[in-house]
Amino acid sequence: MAMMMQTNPSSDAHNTAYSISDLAREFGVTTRAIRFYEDEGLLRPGRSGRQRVYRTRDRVRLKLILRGKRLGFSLNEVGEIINMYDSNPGEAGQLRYFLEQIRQRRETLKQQHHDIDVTLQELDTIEAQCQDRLTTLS
Amino acid sequence: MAMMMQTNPSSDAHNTAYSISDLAREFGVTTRAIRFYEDEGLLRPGRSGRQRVYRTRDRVRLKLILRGKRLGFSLNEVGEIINMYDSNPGEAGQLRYFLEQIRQRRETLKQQHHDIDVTLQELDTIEAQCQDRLTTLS
DNA sequence: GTTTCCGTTTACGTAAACGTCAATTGAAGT
DNA sequence: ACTTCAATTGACGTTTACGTAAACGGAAAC
Repeated sequence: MAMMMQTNPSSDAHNTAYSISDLAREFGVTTRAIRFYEDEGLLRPGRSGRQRVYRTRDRVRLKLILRGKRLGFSLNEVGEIINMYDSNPGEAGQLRYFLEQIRQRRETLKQQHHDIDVTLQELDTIEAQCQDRLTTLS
Repeated sequence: MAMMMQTNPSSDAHNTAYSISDLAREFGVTTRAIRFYEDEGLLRPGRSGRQRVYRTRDRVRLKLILRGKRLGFSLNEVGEIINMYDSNPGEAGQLRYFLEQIRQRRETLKQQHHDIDVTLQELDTIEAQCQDRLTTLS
């Protein structure tokens, strides 16, 4: 389905259409998972009849979902995050709340960033010891 | 229990003893969780009668467990990781396998590191837009 | 026209990581 | 001795994130 879309009258060059299995293949997830994300309100693909039609916007959201997961966030948290990306808070109060959310995310991410640095250094140490013992054994 | 340990004959300055709730308080987890980690083979505290006695070694392991969790690893994965820290592989084959494990961990961590960088940049962008709109509204 | 593919919906199943509750048991203070 | 309080064991409950199976629909290939 990702191909043969030239007869679409409303195609503005950036709105390619994908089937559910197109995305499943591309990102290495099951179709079941993708439908599940929809059930959880993280995706809202269009429909052509009953078939789901994913466009660039949905593809980006899926990418964000998977990145959030890799970072250890729950789907609910991922939901909050990606809703930050395309929501448009109207009044000042909402904006401030929004900025606070961003600040918190940043804190979590920086903590993780630090955790990773520490762990990588420790891995270096362990690896060096292993290499030593390997050359000793030869 | 973390205090009043001066009458212990075998105290070599670095082997302070902690109760389960000492550690629970310090790291902000429940005692239930700590016992669960033990059930999963991630911790092996000593016993004084039936009471668990945690020492520096156990405290370090707990710290590693929690760091692993913050990085999104499952308890099983965390188990593999912290067993890397204090296991002593004897033969060359084990060492090579071991080094391969380290390499894989490093890959995962670098992926996450990159994910975080990208996300932080995107948060910067969003935050800037929000700040703009806030000043516009004033 | 009938296999052969997806794709969909509905529903139940499951593994991980604890939470919660109950019953019991020292250990410690008074 | 009595209370109190933390700790233990065991069992069942819960949430998250899907997997898996069943049963059906449409369209494309032969």
